[in-house]
Amino acid sequence: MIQVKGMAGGPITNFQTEVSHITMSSYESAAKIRDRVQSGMGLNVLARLQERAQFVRFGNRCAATSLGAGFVYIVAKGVVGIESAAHPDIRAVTALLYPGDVLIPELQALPDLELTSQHSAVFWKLTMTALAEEAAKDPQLWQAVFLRPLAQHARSQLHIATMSGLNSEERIAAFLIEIGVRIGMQAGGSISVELPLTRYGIADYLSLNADTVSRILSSLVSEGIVKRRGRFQILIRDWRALTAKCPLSEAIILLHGAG
Amino acid sequence: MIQVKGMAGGPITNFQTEVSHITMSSYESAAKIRDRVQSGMGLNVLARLQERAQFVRFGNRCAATSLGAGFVYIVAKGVVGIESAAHPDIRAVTALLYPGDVLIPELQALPDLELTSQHSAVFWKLTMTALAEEAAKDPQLWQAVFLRPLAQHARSQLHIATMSGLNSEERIAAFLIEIGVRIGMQAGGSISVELPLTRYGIADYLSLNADTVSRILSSLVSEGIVKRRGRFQILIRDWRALTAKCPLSEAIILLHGAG
DNA sequence: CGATATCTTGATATCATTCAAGCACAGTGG
DNA sequence: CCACTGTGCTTGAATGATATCAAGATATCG
Repeated sequence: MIQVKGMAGGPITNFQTEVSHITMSSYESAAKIRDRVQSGMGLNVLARLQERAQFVRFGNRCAATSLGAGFVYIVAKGVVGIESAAHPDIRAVTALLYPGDVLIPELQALPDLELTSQHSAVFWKLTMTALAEEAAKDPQLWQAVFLRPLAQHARSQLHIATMSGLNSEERIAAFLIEIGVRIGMQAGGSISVELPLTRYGIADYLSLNADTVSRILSSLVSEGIVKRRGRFQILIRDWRALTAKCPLSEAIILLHGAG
Repeated sequence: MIQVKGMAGGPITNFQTEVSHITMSSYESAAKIRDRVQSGMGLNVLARLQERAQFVRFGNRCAATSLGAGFVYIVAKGVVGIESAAHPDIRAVTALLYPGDVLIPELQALPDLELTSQHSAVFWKLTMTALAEEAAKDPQLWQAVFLRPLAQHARSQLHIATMSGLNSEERIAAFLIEIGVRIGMQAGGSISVELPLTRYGIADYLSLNADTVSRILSSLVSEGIVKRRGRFQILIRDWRALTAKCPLSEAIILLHGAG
């Protein structure tokens, strides 16, 4: 299920390499740290890890145990769901990983975790040794790798609040806002988004039934808020109306916006 | 709401100071790291932070914004709920913090967060500066502080799976197992637990209605699995039956057991 | 272009919430 | 010591939201 693409210098090099000016100081203000954690600083600083990384391409499903111990994975491309199948009947997607996100298989505490992605995703695979060496050389890198999981945690908290406090329509809106902000492309007043999950995946992520997901998407279509273009493409036509449907839209945009 | 107890040497000193032999090496096996993260290594290693820490005692409710920027808080005593009131009607407890857990207010991404605890809780409050200095001196300490949030994240993932996949009775069982493992005291075949939250708090933590919580606790009482002793004391009489009620009991015990 | 998987949508069932009434408990003052 | 009062807990009946089931439609891929 995993195909190794080869060491450094593979075909995947077009990262979003925005410039960001990060001063290194352990004593800098907390607000700065937060901004940095929440921003997408990941890949530009991480770029130097590329040389020590193995590129790993995922099909649509992969057991976390097969990732091996002693490695750290960093998402380079695609959107990956972390799916817990602790029980055969329980199929929860506990988080979505986006480019720059860090995955440490050892710290994924639940047994029988699987990674899922609709379209293929690419990871950098690093040994902890290599990561530690590089991190020792470059404090910025250290921060990028070690602060990122904290940002991911913050997103998990938000996701809990989403599932805990919102009804099914609000959750769907939350999901559309999240992926719209993350992977949406401006397309003439609308935002075009490639769905990173099937209906079942979306349902598992939002703790809903797949039929319910379908039903609500249909109602959003009939309201003219979104439009479907094929099975995996969605067009958000009325962003304002969409955000109005979700009480947590502000927080979602805040956390996912800069990443 | 916050009463400062004074600098180092306050009355709170009886930590669980089990000895643990932790070798410092950036290259140690991943399994070791996981074990350490999941274990309750926190307080013994953290003890030296005590000298740099301010002791802070919480009443039962406190806005996270009042914690101030630039500080790191470590739970010394008690159980603290992180409650998000992003919307007036949405009242979700996104996580419970136990002794040794780390709270970095800046990284709590949701606005209008509150900390709640039924009985008073004690934190160590450290400036990031002090923490960075101490961490630079002591690699073990560094690990204790920086790995702990990752363990907390793992618990959040489990909590998502719990809420996502379990019905109301299973969730209540999950909660009882969690606090039983965390703060339960052996009491002649039974396990005695002090509830760290009111019915409403439990409901918010499990994404249930307070009435439902009450109903299910009553049914557990009538099944003879638990027994009530006053309003905040609960006796788990049949641990085996309780764990049998929750499909995720194994995972819960694994994650909360050593902490 | 046909086979298969995925999605849609109605009817029905179920679970959890809501509402409302009554109860238990802790603290207070007689 | 006991009634009083407020708060939080309990529990039944009604409601509502979401899941389930089943049949049919549509997209995707070989």
